[in-house]
Amino acid sequence: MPLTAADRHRRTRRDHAGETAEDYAEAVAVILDQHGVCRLVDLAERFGVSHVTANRVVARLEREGLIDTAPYQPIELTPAGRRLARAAQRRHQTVLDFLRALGVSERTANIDAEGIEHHVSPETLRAFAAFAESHGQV
Amino acid sequence: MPLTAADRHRRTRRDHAGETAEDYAEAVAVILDQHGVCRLVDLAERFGVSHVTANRVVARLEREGLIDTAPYQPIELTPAGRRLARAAQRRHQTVLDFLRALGVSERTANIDAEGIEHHVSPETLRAFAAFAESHGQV
DNA sequence: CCGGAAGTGTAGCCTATGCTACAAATGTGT
DNA sequence: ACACATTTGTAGCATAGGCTACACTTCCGG
Ligand SMILES: [Mn+2]
Ligand SMILES: [Mn+2]
Ligand SMILES: [Mn+2]
Ligand SMILES: [Mn+2]
Repeated sequence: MPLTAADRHRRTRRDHAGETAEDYAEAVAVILDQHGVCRLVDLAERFGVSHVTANRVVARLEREGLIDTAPYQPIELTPAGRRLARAAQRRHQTVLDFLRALGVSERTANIDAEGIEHHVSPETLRAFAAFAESHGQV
Repeated sequence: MPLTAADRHRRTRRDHAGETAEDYAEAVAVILDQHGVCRLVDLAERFGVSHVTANRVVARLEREGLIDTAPYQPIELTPAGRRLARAAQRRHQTVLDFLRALGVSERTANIDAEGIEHHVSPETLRAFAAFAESHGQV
């Protein structure tokens, strides 16, 4: 089948649909790792949004089986959430390492990786990893 | 200033806010180039959305001064729209060439470039262009 | 010239995310 | 124990972008 522009754009929209879940799962994992507990305010601060926005996202991810919470209680990840967080963290790290290996400045690499990561398919991720592997400065 | 996670995510959200404008401007330019005129249905088909969705996007971009239209008439670009289209096309092409130069398959490169392009800052774009320049197969 | 196809517009619905303002719960320190 | 700061929840608003169903305009061919 030929690849149409519509196919490309549908895929990009699909990437965006899963983006919040990936970033939030990753964030919860990071915060748990650093602080032991993850509170709503931690997420709000990390994403630069109001606690209301963070609250609604958490509620959605709970519906989707990624997050485990009770009212006024800290936030935890379900097994599915942990798997997603792991995958997101690894992919994020690979994209970041790749941009650094390409010679992009630390600041820019950090910024761009946050958006790029969600659009990198497995094949491209492998190419990124291979390049970082062979060109990365220790 | 240290770069916080909130800064990264705010930047990604900003990228997404401008994404539709960039892709639609690019699409109008491409369609005008290929068909002479750009109709709403052409945009709907290109993006894989209903004509209603395309209609609303066009209305917004007209409010924003990028598109020129009259009811039931073909769609044109304002000077600002043409400038945006040009920039978007060039950046898209650079990202695509870069992925190909990296060894990513044609199909995957085409898909991933559609999302990645909007998160590539000027510095990273320069790095992409330099790599494609030196590693591209003719 | 006129009837139907194609294109466009509009009403009304949905979800996802953003916000402020205000209310309620939690928990901490004295 | 209880006041106060912190945290969380909720009400209500906005925009962007998806959709279907239905109405209207344009345009073209016979
Ligand atoms: Mn991200
Ligand atoms: Mn994106
Ligand atoms: Mn594009
Ligand atoms: Mn795009």
